[in-house]
Amino acid sequence: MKTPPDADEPRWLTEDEQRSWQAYVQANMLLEDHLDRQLQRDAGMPHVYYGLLVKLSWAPRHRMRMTELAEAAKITRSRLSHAVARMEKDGWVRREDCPDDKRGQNAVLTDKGLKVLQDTAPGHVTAVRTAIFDRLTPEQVEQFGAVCQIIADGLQPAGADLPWLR
Amino acid sequence: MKTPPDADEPRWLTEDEQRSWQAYVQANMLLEDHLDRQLQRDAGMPHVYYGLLVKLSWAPRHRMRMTELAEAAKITRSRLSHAVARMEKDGWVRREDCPDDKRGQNAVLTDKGLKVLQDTAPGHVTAVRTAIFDRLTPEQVEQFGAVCQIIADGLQPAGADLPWLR
DNA sequence: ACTGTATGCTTGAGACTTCAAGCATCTTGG
DNA sequence: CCAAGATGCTTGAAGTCTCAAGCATACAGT
Repeated sequence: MKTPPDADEPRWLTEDEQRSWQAYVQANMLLEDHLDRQLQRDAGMPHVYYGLLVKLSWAPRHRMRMTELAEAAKITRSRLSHAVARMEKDGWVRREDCPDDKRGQNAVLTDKGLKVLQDTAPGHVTAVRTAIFDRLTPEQVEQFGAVCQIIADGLQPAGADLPWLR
Repeated sequence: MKTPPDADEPRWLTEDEQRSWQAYVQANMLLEDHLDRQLQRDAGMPHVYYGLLVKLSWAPRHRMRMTELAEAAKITRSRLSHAVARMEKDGWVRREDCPDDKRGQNAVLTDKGLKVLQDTAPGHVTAVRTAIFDRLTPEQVEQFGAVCQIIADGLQPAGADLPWLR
């Protein structure tokens, strides 16, 4: 007799899935480590902090609400609070009361922060490029991006920030 | 006149590369967070620790040299030392002197550790599956794995553990 | 055998993250 | 207007990770 489907038993990963999963976990560890080390050495900040400065530099008037920034960077508010506190000490970012909402805070990129970012960016993109994009064909870049987008979309409820659509 | 190639200026990312990179960073943040939370809630351990237990469970006699385990998991020896110390407190892992090399230590998976792993595995694979593999076609699984493997290979010098081949 | 160096692993301090709790302000429904 | 709940953000403590330094053992050359 065949083993009947068991509701308690999950569907394990196939061999292909296992292989892909292990490859991802490894790539991830090595990559995070590599980039963190590079940025820590050259700029004295972890990779996440660099990402925050980038988001701010993209924002109009170089400022964003804390919650907005946290959501954009996919980190918790708490983590952001600590991060901003740290970067405020370095003078890279400044906090500013929000005029509309007395509870709110804006994180503002300072001139010094912008300069750090500009000085750091070339080394960082080079690291990213040599670690990843110089090794991939354009098709692979596209495939990789598509898969990552699917994963990301799956993990943030559609319209999590648009509750009126749900 | 056209801007001449500038040696100091790095090759920035193309738009496609940017998009893929951002997608990756986001997917990564969300995924790490998701899995860490799931494992922390259901088993009281972060994702990395789970990976260590898995590697040990795969090893002959459920034991590995510390350095070997660290390399397999792509983490530093230091990080592993701390991790094992923590899991030793929980009774999931035991340290054992290495007979051949008096400097060496073996990390050994205990019965309790194995049980924790067995109890935790179903929930974990389900989380991985629903977050990733249930959303991808077989081709995408293969493509994703291939790209990750390329990245991983690029970051660990070929034959880093086989110095006589270099 | 002996010195110098490499290897295996650990340690402590400081940096970062998480988690739960907290304060202040805003908003909604009487 | 007011109470009750929602939202925005911060805080402190505990857990984890990094980095540099350290100890002990192994190995290589003389």
